[in-house]
Amino acid sequence: MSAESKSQQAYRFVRERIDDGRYVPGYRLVLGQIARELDVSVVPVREAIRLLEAEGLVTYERNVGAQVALVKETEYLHTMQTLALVEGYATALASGSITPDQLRRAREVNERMRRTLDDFDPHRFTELNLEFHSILFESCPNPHVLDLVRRGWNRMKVLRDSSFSFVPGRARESVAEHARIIELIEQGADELEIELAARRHRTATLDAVLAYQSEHKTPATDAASAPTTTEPAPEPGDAAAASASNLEATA
Amino acid sequence: MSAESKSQQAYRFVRERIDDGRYVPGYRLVLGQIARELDVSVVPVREAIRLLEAEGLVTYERNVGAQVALVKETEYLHTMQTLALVEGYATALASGSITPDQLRRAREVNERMRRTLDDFDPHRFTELNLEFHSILFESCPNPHVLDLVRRGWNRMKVLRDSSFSFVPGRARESVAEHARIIELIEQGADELEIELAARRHRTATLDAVLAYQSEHKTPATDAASAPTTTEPAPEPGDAAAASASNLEATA
DNA sequence: GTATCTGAAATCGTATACGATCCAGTCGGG
DNA sequence: CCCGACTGGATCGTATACGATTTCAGATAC
Repeated sequence: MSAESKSQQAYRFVRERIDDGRYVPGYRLVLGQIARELDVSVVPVREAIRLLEAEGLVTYERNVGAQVALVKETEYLHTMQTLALVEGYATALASGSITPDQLRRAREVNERMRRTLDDFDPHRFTELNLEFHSILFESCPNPHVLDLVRRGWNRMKVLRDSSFSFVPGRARESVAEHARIIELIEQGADELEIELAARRHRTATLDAVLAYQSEHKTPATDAASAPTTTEPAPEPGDAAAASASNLEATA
Repeated sequence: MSAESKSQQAYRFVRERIDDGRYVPGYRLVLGQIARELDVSVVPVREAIRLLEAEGLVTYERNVGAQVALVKETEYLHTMQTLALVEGYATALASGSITPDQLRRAREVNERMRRTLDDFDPHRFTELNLEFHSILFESCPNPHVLDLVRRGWNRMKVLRDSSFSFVPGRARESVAEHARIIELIEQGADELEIELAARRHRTATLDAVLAYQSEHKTPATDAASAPTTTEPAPEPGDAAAASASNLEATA
C-alpha cells in the first residue's frame, strides 16, 4: 500500500533535515529517537543511516552512533576541487547536445543573477547559481558523471554552515564567467576548452574563498579538528537553534 | 570481541564473491540464503546488500530482491569515461608530490609489463596495470578524488565478464603510453598536460575496445538489455560455473 | 493451444526483544 | 588532590517472529 518503504521514508526524513540545516554538522543521530519520531522501528532507521554514511553525509562509529558529518577546511577544499573537475566535464559533455531552449533558460537565469547584484541576497543567489549550472549539464549523456556532480553538490550543502564559503564581491565576477561559458558553448567551442573554462570558474571561487579567509582570520583554524576528544557537537536539543544564520554564496 | 560487525562481515563476504567472479552479473542474491551460509540473521545481510546497492554493484527491487548488477555496453563506456577523467586528475594532482621511489617502482612495474608481452597473460597484465596506475596516484592529496578512482576500478571489476574489454594488441601501446606518462612527470611537466596524457591513455583503450568490438561483431548487442522480462540470470546453482573463463586486459 | 485464475511457496520488510558495548558519573585507594 | 575501578543508563547490534508481497506451477475456461 505505502508507495515507499519505511527505510526510504527514514532516509528522506534525515536527509531533508541535513540538507536544510535543521540537523547541523555534528548533530547526533540517535536511532531510537528518530524511530520514535517517525513511528517506525529502529531497523529501517539504521539502514537509512548507513546509506547516508556511505554517501559521506554522516559519520558513524560502531557501538557509538552516527552524527552529521563534521568537516574540516581541507575537506571543503577537496570537495570543491572535485566538484570543479566533474562539473566542468559534465558541462563539456553536455555542450554537444544542449538545446537552444536550454541555452535560453541559462541566459535568463544568469540575467536574474545579475539583477540580484544590486540588492544582494546570498541565499537567493546560491539558488539561482545551482539552477544555472544544472541547466548547463542537464543534458550530459553520462549518468555516472552526473551522479558525481550531484554528490558534490550534496556535500557542499553539508558544508554550508562551515562559514568558509562566503566571499563578498565574488558574485559579480561569477556572473561574468557564466556569460563567458554560455558564449563558448554557443560558438561551438572545443569540448576541452569548455571543460576548462567551467573548471576554472569553480576553481576561481575556491581561490577567492581561500584568499578571503587567510586575509581575514590568519590562524585559519579548522572547524572541529578532533570531533571525538573535544566536543563542539551540539546536543539533540538545540538542533534548530544554531542553524538559520550564516548563509553563503558558493558561486 | 569480534573485530568486525556482522553486517561488515556480510558485506565483505558478498563483495569478495562479486569481485572475484564467483557471483557473476545477474546472480540472484537471496537474503536468507546468504544469512544461512554466514550463520547470521537476515538483518545484517540486508544492510550489506543495501550498501552494495548504493555503490552500484548490485541492483535492488522492493519486495523482489537483489542481484549482481547487469551492465550494458553503454554502462561500460560511461564507467570508463568517468574513470579516465578522475584517474587522469588524480595522477596529475599526485605528480606534484610523487617521490623518486614511487617513480622507480612505476618504471619497474611497467618494465615487468613489457616483459609479459612476449608470453601474454591478460590476467597478469591487468594486475600489473592496476599496480602501475595505483603507484602513480597513490600520493594524490585529495582523498575525494582517490575515492572516485577506487569506485571506478571496482565498477570495472563487475564489468569484467561482459567481454567488452579485451583487445589483443593494445597492450604494447599501453606500455609505451605508460612510459610517456612517467617521462612527463619526471621532467616536471605542467599538471594539466599530465592530466590530459593520463586521460588520453585511458580513452585510447576505450576507443580500441569499441573499435575492436564493432569490427568483430557488428550487431553489438547489449548484454542483458531487459533483465526483468527476459531471464539471462544464472540461477543460484551455477554461480561458480559461468565464471573462470573470459579474462580481460583493461590496459 | 493460449490465456486467465488461484493458491501455495518463497522471499522480503519490519516490529520486537534482548544481549553487548560504551559512556559518564561515583567511589575508594593512593 | 589525582587516578583507576565500578556501576547504572543509554544506545547499539542482531536474532527471531510474523505479516505483506511476489512469483510460479497447476488448473480451468475459452
